[in-house]
Formats: sequence, structure tokens, C-alpha cells
Amino acid sequence: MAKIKPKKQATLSDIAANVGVAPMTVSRVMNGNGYVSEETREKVMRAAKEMKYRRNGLAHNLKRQRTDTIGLVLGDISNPYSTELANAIRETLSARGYNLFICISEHSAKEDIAAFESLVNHSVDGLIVATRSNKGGDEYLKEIVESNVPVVVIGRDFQHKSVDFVSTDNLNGGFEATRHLIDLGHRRIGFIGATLSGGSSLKRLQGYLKALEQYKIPVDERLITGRKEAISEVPGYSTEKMGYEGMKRLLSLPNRPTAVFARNDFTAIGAITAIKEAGLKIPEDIAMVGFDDIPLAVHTSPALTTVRQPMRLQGQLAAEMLLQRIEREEPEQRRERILNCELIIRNSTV
Amino acid sequence: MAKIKPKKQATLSDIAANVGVAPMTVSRVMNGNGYVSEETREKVMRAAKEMKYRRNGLAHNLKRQRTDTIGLVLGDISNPYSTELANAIRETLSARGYNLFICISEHSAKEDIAAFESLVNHSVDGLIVATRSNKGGDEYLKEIVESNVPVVVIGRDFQHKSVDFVSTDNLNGGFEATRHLIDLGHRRIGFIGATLSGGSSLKRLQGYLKALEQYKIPVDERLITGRKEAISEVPGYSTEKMGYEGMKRLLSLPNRPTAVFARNDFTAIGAITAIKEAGLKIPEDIAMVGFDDIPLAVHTSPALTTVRQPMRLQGQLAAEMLLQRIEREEPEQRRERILNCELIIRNSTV
DNA sequence: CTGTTAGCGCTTTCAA
DNA sequence: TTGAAAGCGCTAACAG
Repeated sequence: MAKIKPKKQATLSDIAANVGVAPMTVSRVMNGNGYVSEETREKVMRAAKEMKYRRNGLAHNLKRQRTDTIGLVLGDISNPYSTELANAIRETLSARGYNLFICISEHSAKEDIAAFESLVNHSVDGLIVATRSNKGGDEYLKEIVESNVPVVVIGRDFQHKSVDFVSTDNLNGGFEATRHLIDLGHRRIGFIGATLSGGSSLKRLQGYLKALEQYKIPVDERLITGRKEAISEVPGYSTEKMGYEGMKRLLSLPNRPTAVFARNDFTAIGAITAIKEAGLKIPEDIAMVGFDDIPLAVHTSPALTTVRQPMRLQGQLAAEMLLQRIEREEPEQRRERILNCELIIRNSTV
Repeated sequence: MAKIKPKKQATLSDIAANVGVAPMTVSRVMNGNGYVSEETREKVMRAAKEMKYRRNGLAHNLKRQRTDTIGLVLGDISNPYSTELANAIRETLSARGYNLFICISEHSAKEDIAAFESLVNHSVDGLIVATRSNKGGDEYLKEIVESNVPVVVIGRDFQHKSVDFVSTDNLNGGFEATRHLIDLGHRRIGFIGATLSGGSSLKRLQGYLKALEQYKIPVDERLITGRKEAISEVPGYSTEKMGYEGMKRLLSLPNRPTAVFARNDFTAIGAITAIKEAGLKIPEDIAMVGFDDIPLAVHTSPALTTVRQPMRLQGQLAAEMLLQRIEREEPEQRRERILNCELIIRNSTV
């Protein structure tokens, strides 16, 4: 007689029936609650093991009205920024007994919505959102917030009275990076990676402009490269490409820049390749500053001067703020934390 | 009179009570099933909107006995390999109407288990596992598999009659990389990044050894650097560091290698930094080969020769295999797909 | 120490 | 076209 393969999961009642007790008793054994005689306990345990019992989390959570799970929505995970963020969030949550589910949205409104929806569908206890802002996604997010799901956003626009906000001071970071170049005597300074969408890189560009203005250096629009297309069409990886192509364009200028500030380190790396291909030297011919201080920044040649942002801290703060929202009874005031950046000077700027 | 803020989500019954119909009618409206008079439909819709109704996914899925959700467990997401994998999986699943939840385990058995548990708890319809193998995690995974959760593993050991397996031919990739160096005339070839844990990099090392053997080049153990510690202690980012330190050690040898094969591109990048710091030239003094062909490999200087593995294809296949397992009635035979690698020759090897 | 009841929010089935 | 009943699998609360 062939053993029948259990196609379906065993339930509490299955075990109860098998052992000859009430489902409640089995529940008590499985959860280590209440009093159960040693004898019964053992019988139940044995049956559970044999029948490969596994608690149905849906039913469990439906009953509990919570899941101890947080959802994180990332635009893409192909950069160390997202990675560090996710790790820090995971660690913070894990220490507090929460699980983390990550969804990727590839910077598309449609996928943003799909991610929000699937997480909320699973009744996550809260949501951390670190995608780029876009109309469709934001509208949906608003609905979610207003149906009382606790939400915290990181480094992206989203104004709502009950959504906390964590970010770095991209404006000041951009300012410091540019001022550093100005201090070194540069006057023709390029910017690579301008985008129309309001986001961290827009702020960095504004910081660049602010520095030029403060030092009375006229803005030359030809020195600012970027894309006019919607950023949502640009896959994560292409930032090196953006840097490479942007730099090519700057190099073809009749009066090329003597220094360049790239929107992020990947962009800077692409730009460096273009500069080398042109037979020019860094920083002698062109100085280079990036943003983020990814681990690879030490390994470019020359090592990259860049603006370090506290990635882990952002994740940690976001997670903590969210947990406070979840675990407090009272609806809180919106909170906003903007963290400082730090200029890390290496060899790409003299 | 202040509007009372709804602390809790509205349910079907809440709306039903509000409109004056049965919960079932509301359900029909919300799901677009069955017949409902236009009048009732509108009233219900209005009430639902007003009360910010959102279907409880737990209850929904509990009833349906499925979630249309797949879990992906990644060791870390800090490398393009994981990233591409995740993207390809997500795209494949999304096209078939499934959501993807990603969990990170940071290469620890404890976190592996936590990730498996939380996903299975949420009743995902299937699981894709791409972590490094470890005892505790594997035992737990076995339990899951035997309680009938469909599982596919990518690029890691896990033998089980009902778990499919996707990987690249790391052995042959390592062989080709090494043979390429031998063909160029190198006889003292180093290997950076050996680990004790059986995994893709062990296979790459074996490919290296196989090539040496085939060309009758004696193995010099001093040319093979790596870590004796458990790999689980090494955070994802430190592979550049591993490469840097490994190379330092090779450079300090009385008879240093003329070529080096690094376990992956990040390791190679760290090694390149060490070589440059020593004032040596690539490839003239030391030739360098990596593994993976990450997007940055084009941007190292010189551009990195490396072994490209089809990352996206692996993800796609894994997702497809899993869906077949989920959607078929009959338990299938274990399937194994090992994909070919391709040597990409750039400037780091003459 | 163990069992019964009720219900989490939803949907399938059958009845009206 | 609508409703009532039952139950997905689990557990809190109460009873015995």
C-alpha cells in the first residue's frame, strides 16, 4: 500500500482528529500556551511532526490582526544606497521582532502601485517607501495612508500630515561639493545627471547652482548635462552610462570644464572612463566629485572625492519612526529628519 | 461635532450595515462578480469610497488558499548578481500575475531561517532560494519542502528530490578563465578568494585547479589566497577588501604571480587597487581576470577581462520552473539547469 | 488539564 | 437580484 502523499497542509483539526483531542489543545501545544499534560503534549508533538504540521500564518494573523511584518518598497536595488538602506532597516526591525518584505518597483508607477498593493494586501503593519515620486504611485500611496496604514518615506517627496520623512541634506551636499571645487580655483564646473523629476538629484543640482551663485560664477547651461526623458525609462544600471555620455558631451564643448560634479558615484565612474578615453588626466585636466561614497569610491583610480551620506542611519531612523507610529495609540504629528552629508576628499580633486 | 477618525479598517459588514444590504452584496460589488442592481452598486461604491474600504488580504487569501505571491531569499543584495536575478524573477512573475517578496538573510543561518519562516508564514505560493548553503538553513528548508511548499534553488547546493536547481557552470567558467591566462603564456597564476564553504566560488577554484592540471602546471598553494573563517562572517561589501588584501599577500611573495584569477569582479577590483598601489601595471606586470561581468567591469582601468554568467536567464528559468511546479497537479521530477558562461576578454589581460 | 463557542473578514453555495 | 449559512484555520474567553 503506497503511502498517500499529503497534497495539502495538515491543520490543527487534522492533528486533533488524529490524536483524539480538541483543536484547541493542539493549538496550546504548538504555541506553548496554557496547561497541557506532558502525555498529551508528546502525543500531539509526535503527530504534528509526522504530519509535517505548519501553522497557517494567514489564519494566525487574521485572528491576531497584525503580522509583525513591514514592507519596504525600493525603486531599484542595483545601487549600494538601496542596499545599505535595506540592511539597516532589516536589522533595526529584526531586533524589534519584525520581519521585512522588500518589493522592487523599477521606478515605474505601475510597479509602484503593484508593490504597494501586494504589501498592503498581505496586511503588513507598516510601509517604508524609498522610490522616486511619481503621480500614479503617489495617489495610490495617499489612499493607503488614508486607510490608516502607517507609512514613512525616505529621500523622496511626499507631503502628508501623517507620513514621516527621512532624508539627507542633498542641497547642502551639492553645495559643499561644488564649493570644494571652487575653493580649488575651478570656475568652469560641469554637472552631470540633471533630471527633471524632483528628487535627490534635483536638490544636488540646486546645491551646485547655489554655490555658483554665492561665488558669483555665472551659470553656463551647456555645462549641465542630463536627460529630458522621464527618469522612469532609465534602468538603474544606466547611471554609469549616463555619466559616460554626459562627460562625452562636456568634453566636446569648445570650452570644456576643468571640474565636474556628478549626481552620484556611479555617474562619476562613467565620467571617469570617458575622461580617460579622451587621454586626459584626473585631477590635473579635470577634477571629479561624486555623491554617495559607495564602497567602490576608494577603488576608482584616482580614488574618488565624494559626498558621503549616512545611508544606514537613514534606514535605521525610518524603521524606528515607523515602529513608533505602529506601536503608539495616538496619531502623531508628522516628523521630518534631514541628515547631514560629509565631503570626503580623495585624489580625484587634486 | 468632530469627525471620528476611523482607527480601524472598514470591513465588508461595516459597509453592508451602512448601506443596508448584506455583506455578500458588498462583496459582489467590490469584486465585480454576480448580479447587483446598478442602484445598489452605486450606493455601495460610494460608501466604500467614503469609508476608505480596502479588502483584507489575509481573509481573502485564507479563503482562496493561495496568495499569488512568491518569496525570494537572497544572501545579500549588495551585488549586481542578486540584483539582476531579482529583477528577472520579478519581471517573469509579474507577467504571470504573481507578486514577489524579497527577504535578505545576510548570509547567516539564523536570518535564513527567519526569512524562510516569515515567507512561509505568509503562505507564499512558492519559494526561490539563492542564499549560500548552511546547515541550519538547509535543515529548515528541508522541512519546508517536505511540508509541500514548492521550492527552486539558484546557484547553491541543495539536493532534494522535489527541488529544482538552476546554476551556471562555475567550474567551466573557472577553467576557461584560467586557460585563457595559460594561453597567454602565464605559468604563475594566483587565485584570490578561496573559501571553505562549497558554493559557486569553490567551483571556480576547482576550475582553476583543473586547468592547471590539464596543462601540467604544478599547483603552488601560496598562490591561492582566501579566508579560513566562516564566510558567514563576511559582509557582502567586503569582497573588494578581500581582493585588496589577497593581492597584497600575493605581491609580498618572493616569486609573485604574473596573472591572477579573482573569484568575482568585486574581488578583482580590490586586487587592481592593490596592484596599482604597488606601482605595477596591468596587464604588463600582472594580468587580471574576474568573474560575473558586472556593469562596472567596463569601467575599471584597464577594463576587466571576466567570465560573464547569464544572470537574468537564471532568474527567469528559476521563476518559470517554480510556476510550473505550483500550477501543475502532479509532483514532478527534479530538474537541473546548468547554464554556460562566456569569457569576455578586455584589457586587463593584454 | 481539556473542551466548547465564537469570530477574525471574506467568499462559495444554496436558497429566496 | 439579493440574502443566509457555512467555513477557510486559528485562537481568546470561558466553562468544565
